[in-house]
Amino acid sequence: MTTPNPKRRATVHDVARVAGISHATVSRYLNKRAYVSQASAEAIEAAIRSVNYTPNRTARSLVTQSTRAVAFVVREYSEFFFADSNLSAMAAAANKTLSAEGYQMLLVIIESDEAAERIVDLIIGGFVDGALLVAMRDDDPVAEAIARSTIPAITASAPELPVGLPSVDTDNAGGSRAITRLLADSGRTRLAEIAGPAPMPAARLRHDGFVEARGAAYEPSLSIAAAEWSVEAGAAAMRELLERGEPIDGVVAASDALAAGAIDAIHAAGLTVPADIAVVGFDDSPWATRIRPTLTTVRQDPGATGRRMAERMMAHLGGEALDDVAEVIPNVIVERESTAPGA
Amino acid sequence: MTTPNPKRRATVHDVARVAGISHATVSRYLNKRAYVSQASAEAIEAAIRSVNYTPNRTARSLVTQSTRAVAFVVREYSEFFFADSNLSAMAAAANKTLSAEGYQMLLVIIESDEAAERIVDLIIGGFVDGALLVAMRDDDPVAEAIARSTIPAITASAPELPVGLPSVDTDNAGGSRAITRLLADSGRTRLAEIAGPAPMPAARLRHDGFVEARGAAYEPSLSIAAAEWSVEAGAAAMRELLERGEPIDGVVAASDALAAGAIDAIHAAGLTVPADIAVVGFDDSPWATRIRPTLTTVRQDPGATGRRMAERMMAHLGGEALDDVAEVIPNVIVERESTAPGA
DNA sequence: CTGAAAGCGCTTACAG
DNA sequence: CTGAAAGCGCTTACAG
Repeated sequence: MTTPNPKRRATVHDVARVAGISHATVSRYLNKRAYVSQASAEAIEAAIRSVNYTPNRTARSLVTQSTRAVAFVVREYSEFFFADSNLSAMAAAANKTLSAEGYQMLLVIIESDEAAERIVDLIIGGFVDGALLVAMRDDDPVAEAIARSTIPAITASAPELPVGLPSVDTDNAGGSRAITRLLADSGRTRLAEIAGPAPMPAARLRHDGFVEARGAAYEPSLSIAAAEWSVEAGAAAMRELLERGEPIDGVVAASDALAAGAIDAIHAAGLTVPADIAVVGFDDSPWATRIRPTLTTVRQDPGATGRRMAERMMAHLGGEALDDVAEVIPNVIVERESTAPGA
Repeated sequence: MTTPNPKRRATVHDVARVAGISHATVSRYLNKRAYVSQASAEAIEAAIRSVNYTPNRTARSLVTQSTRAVAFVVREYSEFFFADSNLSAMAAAANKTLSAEGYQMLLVIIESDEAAERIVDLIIGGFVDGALLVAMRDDDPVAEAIARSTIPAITASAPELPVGLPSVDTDNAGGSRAITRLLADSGRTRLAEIAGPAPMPAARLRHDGFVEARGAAYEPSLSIAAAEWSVEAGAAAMRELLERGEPIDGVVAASDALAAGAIDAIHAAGLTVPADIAVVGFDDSPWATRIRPTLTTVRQDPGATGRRMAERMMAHLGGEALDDVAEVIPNVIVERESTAPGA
């Protein structure tokens, strides 16, 4: 029915010709920038309808140097992104916030190196006015290229980059510190840590929080980094910890999935949670209430994170300077069975 | 740190000046369209680095009349979209398919009427080369405006519109017909229907399938349309059906959530599923295995739907005609406890 | 209130 | 292999 290049689209010139006035006046009318006589306005309206005119956004963007669109870039496989309620809640909040101000959010999911390059070209090529970066790894080439460009960008969780980038994130270090102390305050003294995979900001910060909370009690031999953010990796890490033979009565896992794996491994070893070993996670994901015992964890506020990223971007696009500050969103501990005292 | 309009970005002219050649040659080199001498190539490369040049996509798009980007437009609240595994699997599959061919998918979630207008302006304004439309209602102004425009669009589930639109969708009518027959073949004779809310293509087609399967046995008094696609609406519909006093031994619900509500209402009425009344759903969503009894339902193939939408769009963008055909993706019935015989 | 003109940053025949 | 020129479809001072 439709063919690739049907008939030529009407332009502002067609409208002008039909309306019998200059295309400059048509443009002014369209943008409500200056007053246009009633007669001209009517002629323009009629002409627009008659030629079925619709403005070309690309041409407009070229001269105005703005698209009123902001990219929300997810550096993660789509399956993982859609399954991660924290990430999708961030996207949802950013979408609402940007939308309310008339900006269009464009969600982009990077699943390959080619896609990464393509998106960088698009973004630094001015296809959007700004970018919100999510799930970037440390030293991420996407984050780095965008940080070096002139287009404004804000990241959730600041990756370690040669260049700086403003960020908004849940208080990873603080949450980890607080939940580690919760365990210590309940009388547990031999606390192990299952950290997240190394090259991610959240893993790094949560580890920092654990180390800070332990202070002099920190023992490197009780810390291990999981290979990835999965249940299986959590179980494998826990098995290794157990095999080291050192007494353990508490585990601080860097995510709920990791904690779920740890609990599996503890049970498999014939021990009980929380009687023998208490376990805590991070994220308050659906895992937290689905597993047994239910998990004590850190609940983030992804909506606030997404909203703040969008708000800061819009303030900047509105003319304010974009400070390279790492904004931290508070989180709270949710206590459940996995740390129940005397259970 | 960064200010809204820092320094002017380098253009192809800057590169040309520094390299000591014309900007036309720079452009040719960048696009690998024609051979450029080794000497020029090196001068250009050096100049690009020295002025930190990155091509302006908007300017390029204006002349090439193409962006190599395709919008995936979701007409649904983000919370609902992210919670619907069928919709997100479609998006994931489309993203991978488009990406593999070098196209960039831009996911857009419409949550307000203003957003709807804005997106229509963007799309028909040529901001993207094509659009994939998802979760459109019948008579949707977004679908209609895009259908009337010159930019190619494909929709999942064809909404009832004055204009046609090519579509790819799971076999709604066929799936509903098949699962209705499954119930009938198991000996159930008094089949009620909880249809989806009226103004959506899927609701319409699933209803058609039910009516077809029942044939002469179809009784309008045993059919009711839910107010929305929710568990609560399903329960309310079932209560009303029960109150009508007619005997019922089977229920065909237009979605798993509706079926879950129906089961709640049946239990609340002191009856048993499937002993007294068998219940079937549609979608094979997480609900299907989470409720008791587990639900017999129709499993879609959302990955195939998303992939086919993307493939057809790319074939069209590659030069083929876009036929206004409604492509149907087969689905399968998954039998579980809610229709178990003699349970 | 409105027109003529310049320009946004590219690409692409057209000659050479 | 390369340059000059035209043009993609708009917006916006600048005059009037």
